Amino acid sequence: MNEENKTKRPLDFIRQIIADDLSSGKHDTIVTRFPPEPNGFLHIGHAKSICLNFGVARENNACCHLRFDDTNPGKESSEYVEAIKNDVHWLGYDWGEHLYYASDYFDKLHDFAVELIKMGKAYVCHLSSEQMREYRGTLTETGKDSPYRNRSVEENLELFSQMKAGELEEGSCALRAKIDMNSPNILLRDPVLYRIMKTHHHRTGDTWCIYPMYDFTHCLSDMLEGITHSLCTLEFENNRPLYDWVLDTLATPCHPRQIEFARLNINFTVTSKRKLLQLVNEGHVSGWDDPRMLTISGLRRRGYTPKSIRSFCEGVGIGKKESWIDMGVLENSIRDDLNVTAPRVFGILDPIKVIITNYPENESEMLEAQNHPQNADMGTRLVPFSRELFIERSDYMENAPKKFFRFTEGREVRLRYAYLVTCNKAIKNSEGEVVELHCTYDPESRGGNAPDGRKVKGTIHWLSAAEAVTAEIRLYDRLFSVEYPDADKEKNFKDFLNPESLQVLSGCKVEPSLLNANPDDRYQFERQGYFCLDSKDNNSEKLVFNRIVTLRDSWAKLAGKG
RNA sequence: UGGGGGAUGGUCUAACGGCAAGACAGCGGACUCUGACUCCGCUUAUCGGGGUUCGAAUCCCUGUCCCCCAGCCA
Repeated sequence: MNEENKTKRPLDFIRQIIADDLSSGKHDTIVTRFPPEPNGFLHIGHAKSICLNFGVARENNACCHLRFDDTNPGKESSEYVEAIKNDVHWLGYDWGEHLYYASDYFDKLHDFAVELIKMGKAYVCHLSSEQMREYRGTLTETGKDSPYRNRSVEENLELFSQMKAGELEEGSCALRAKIDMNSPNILLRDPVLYRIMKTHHHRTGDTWCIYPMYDFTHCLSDMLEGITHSLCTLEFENNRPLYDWVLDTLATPCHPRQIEFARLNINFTVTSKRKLLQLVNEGHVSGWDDPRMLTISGLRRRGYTPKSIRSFCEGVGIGKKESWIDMGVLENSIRDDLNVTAPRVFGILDPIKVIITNYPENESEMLEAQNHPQNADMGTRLVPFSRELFIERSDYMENAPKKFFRFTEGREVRLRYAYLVTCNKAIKNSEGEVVELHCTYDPESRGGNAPDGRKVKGTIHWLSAAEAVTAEIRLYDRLFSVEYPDADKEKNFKDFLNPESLQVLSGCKVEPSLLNANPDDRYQFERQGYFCLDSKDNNSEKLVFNRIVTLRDSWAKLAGKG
C-alpha cells in the first residue's frame, strides 16, 4: 500500500470518528497534536503516532501541533527537543507556527490548580509517597481517605503557595485532586496533581519548584490549544476518566476527545525509550543513531527514506488490538521504495581476483551499463573492463551443484554488461584457500550476448581490479536474536542481544563512480542490496557504506534447504 | 479476586445483519543480462458454548484467554 493509492483503503476507526465529527457539524475543522516528552529520541513507534496525527491533520486540511510534554525536568533536555524537531521534519511533517511546550502553560496550569483548590476539589496532602501508596489501596481493596483530605480551602491555598514559593521540602507534600478513594479506577483515587521538585528546567530555569503531573497537564494543554482529537496509546485508557474529570470539573470552554489506539510493536527489537536509553548508556550500541536502532535517527543513518517509513506506518494500520509487526514488513517498505529510486552499481563485499587469461595485458575498455534496468530515464554509465577483475567470493564454488549458476571449474557465466566467461582453474594458496580464478572470455560476446544465441543462466557482477575503489562496508542484522526480547520474565532483554548484528567488512571493492557519492544518495549494489554512505564515519580518507537492507535472496533460501 | 480494553489464516488489516477480502510471510510456477524486480497459481482464519434471525465475524447471553492500571513517570 503506498501513499498514492490510499484512497482505496477504508478509514480506520479514528479517521472514521473524525469524519463523523466533521459531517455531523460537531467540529468545523479539527486540530491534533503530537506530544513527545523530550527525554529521549523518537523511535519507529513514535513514527506511527506522528504519521497518524500529522497525517489526519493533512488529510483534513487542518493543523497538527508539536507540543513538548516537559513536566519532569530531571529527565528532559533541550538536546532531545532539537533531535525530536529534526526527526519530525525529516519524516516530512511540519507544525508551522504550532510549536508548543507544556512549560508554556505553567502559569495557567498553576491558576487552574488554585481554582480547583477554591472549588474544594484539590488539597495539599502531607502523606509520604509510601503512606500514599498504603492509603491508595490495591486492585481489589478500596483506598482510604488521607487525613489531610478535609483541610480548609484557606489552608490549602496557603500550603500550595508555600509549595510554590519553595518553602517546603521535596517529597514533604503534594497537591492532590479530591475525587474518590473508593473508585475501582485507581487513577481516580485522589491522584497527585503537583509535586515539589527543586530541579532546573531546560526552559523555565529555576522559576518553578513545583511541577504539574501528566494527567493534570495533558488535558489542559490540549484544551488550551483547542485540540479536538487527542490521540494516544492504549495504556492511557485508564487515564481518560481523569482527563475528562479535570476538564469537566473546571468547566473549560472546550473538551477534546481522547481516543486510544494500539502502539506499534515490532519483533526482534525493543521500542521503549527506557530500554533504548539503556542500550545507549551501556554502550551496547554506538548511540541513539546507531543504524541498528529503530530510532528515527538510526533509521535515517541506516539509509531508510522518510517515504518508506510513512508507507510502513500506513500499512500497519490503526486499531485497538495490540499487535506485533514482522520486522520483514519494515524491510520490505524500504525495498519497495529503493527498488524504483535507487541507481544500480556494482559493489563487491568479499572480493576474489579473476584473471582473464586470453584478454590482452595492459589493455582496458569501457562498457556501458544501465543505471536502472526498468527505467531508461536513469541513463547509463561506463564501467572499465580489463584482464584483472574482482568478483564476489561467493560466486565461485568448488563442488557446485547443478543449480549453482555461477563459477565452478568448467562453467560459463555472464559478467553483467561485459562478456561470457568460462572458469578454467581455481588457484589455491598453501592453506587450500582459493585466491584466484583463471578464466577465458568469449571476445564475440561483448556486452553480454552470445553471437550464437546460446543461453547462459548465470549473471554476476564484477569490477576491474585496477580501477576498483576500496571501501568499508557495514552489514547490519537485527539487534536481537529472539522474536520477543522482553517477553522473558526471568531474563533481561539485553541477554538476547544478537552478537552478530554488526559486521564490518574492510577491503570491499566498489565502482570508482562511487567516489562522488553524496550522503543522501542510496544505491543498489546489484545482487547484494541497498547501500548508502555512513553519514558519520565516511570521510575523504575512507569510504564507508552502510547496508540498508539486502535484496530478497531466493538462492540463499534454496541453498539453505540443502 | 476490582476496574478498563482486546480476541478474524503464521503476521497485520478489512468486511458496519447479506458470497469472510487485501497485504506480508510460506509453497509452486512463469519471466529474467540482478537467483532482484514483475507476473500467475495455491495452502491457511471469524476464541469456545448457547441464543435472536430467512441469514451472524457483526446483535444478545455465557465461558475462556491476552493486555493495561496500585510512580510525587509520561
